[in-house]
Amino acid sequence: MEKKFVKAITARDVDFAKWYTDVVKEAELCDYSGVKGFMVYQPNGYAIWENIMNRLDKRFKDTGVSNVSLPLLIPESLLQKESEHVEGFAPEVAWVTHGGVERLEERLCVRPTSEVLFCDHWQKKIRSYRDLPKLYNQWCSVVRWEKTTRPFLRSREFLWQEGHTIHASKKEAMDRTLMMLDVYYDFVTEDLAIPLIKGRKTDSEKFAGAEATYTIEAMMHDGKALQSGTSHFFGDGFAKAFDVKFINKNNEYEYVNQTSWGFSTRIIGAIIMVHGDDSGLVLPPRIAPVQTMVIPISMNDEKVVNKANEILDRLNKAGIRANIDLSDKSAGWKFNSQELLGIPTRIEIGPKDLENDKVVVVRRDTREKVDVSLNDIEEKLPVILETMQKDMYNKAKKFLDSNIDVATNMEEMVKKFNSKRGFIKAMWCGNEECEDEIKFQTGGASSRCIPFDEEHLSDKCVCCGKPAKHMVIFGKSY
RNA sequence: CGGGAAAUAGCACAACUUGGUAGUGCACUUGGUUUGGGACCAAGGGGUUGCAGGUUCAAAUCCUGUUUUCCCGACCA
Repeated sequence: MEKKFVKAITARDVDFAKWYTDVVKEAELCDYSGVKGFMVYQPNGYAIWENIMNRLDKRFKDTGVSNVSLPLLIPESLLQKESEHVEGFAPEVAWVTHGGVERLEERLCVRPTSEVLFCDHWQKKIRSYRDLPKLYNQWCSVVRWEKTTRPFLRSREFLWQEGHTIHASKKEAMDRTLMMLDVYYDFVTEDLAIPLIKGRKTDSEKFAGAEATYTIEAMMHDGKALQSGTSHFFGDGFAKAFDVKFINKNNEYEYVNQTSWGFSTRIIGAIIMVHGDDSGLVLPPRIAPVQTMVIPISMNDEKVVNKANEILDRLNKAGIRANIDLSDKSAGWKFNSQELLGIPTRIEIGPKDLENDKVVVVRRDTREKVDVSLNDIEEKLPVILETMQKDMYNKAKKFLDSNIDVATNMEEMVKKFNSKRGFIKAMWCGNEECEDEIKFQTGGASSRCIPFDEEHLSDKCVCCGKPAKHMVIFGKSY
């Protein structure tokens, strides 16, 4: 059938960047505002974020975390207490200089992240080891004045959660750092069906002020990496700068050990770029705002419409997030629209189905059609959704695994980065100069992480040939 | 922040070179016929041409500035 009069989205493999913006716009996830890098989250996009918040928040609370809300603004003097932290963030913060018409005595920065605010609060509150640990989280937005912006992937204001904890011992803080990384890992792989590589950032890539940064890295369909969540171990660095200390059991002062961990709306970009296809978005069933769209085929057949409404009602009662398309568009239009929006399944019901007491269920990812008896719909649909969830993960996992290659020398590395998409794993000596050299020679590939499951590929650094310390995953990134 | 391109109805574009009261398709509204992969007929509504200056009798059109978007680099979740 010729697709006339209808604007199709750009094919994914023709122009990946254009495909991405087309999907964001056409699926009405978010829209631009009058200020660069500040987005309008439309209902379709925000509903995805709401589902992410709900499920992730529950996982946090299961580990004992409480939600709090801290101020939007940070006095300049407070931001400057931890030197590495200021250096890292000062170039990209927005400043408030006036209140009404009056110039402020001290300018205030719009939070780019809230470590200093938490420290300032705890410095006043913590007295004894009995006050520890504090396990806090906030859902909020932060502002970083980025030069280039793209919907979800890089905006100047973005929605996220930032968790901040303080502990009496280094070990407890480190355990918490890794625990939260696992929470992210489980959530993203299980609920978002996105396969990940878990690892530690090299010093040059770690968070400003952290002793160690851990990350989950995902691979987009164009082979580029997206850092999908980070968990930082601070040791007592911030505690010393902000004087956050407590009295231990031996009546001695000690500094607290601290962590922070963050996860942002950027992940919506990952969902689009990992699962999407030429017809648009494909949402993992667990976080899809609408899990199935009931589509009556003949709108002027009253029996069809009544039956469709009845099915909708039954599905909603069964706890399935279902919706119905009662518009007077043609059936083909409704199919295409459901696919563009990434709704995981649709239920087609027409006169032919009524005769046979069944419906047609179509999966978004494979377009596989199955007849389901009307009696079984509440039992069968959840099974189809869960199967789809797992299949989406497996498909993405296969893609990730088949797009990681190995390089043992620079020539090989450069050649591979220039000729194909994906990550390259290679041995590394531990020097930042080699990371810079690799970035330069490959046209932008950076170290994504030192994976937890390191392999021994060779004895020598891929770049300088000196003895290797670690295996590193390299990739171009968003 | 450098290099390039763009901004005209909700969307895609035309009119700009050569200044003279903004037009087409889709979408939208109303009525009717349709509906198993983007239906059709008829009637209708919608614009101070991104914003601000300038040149001119006259600016969507020429000039300057500015904002936003897209692509490529440097910086970052």
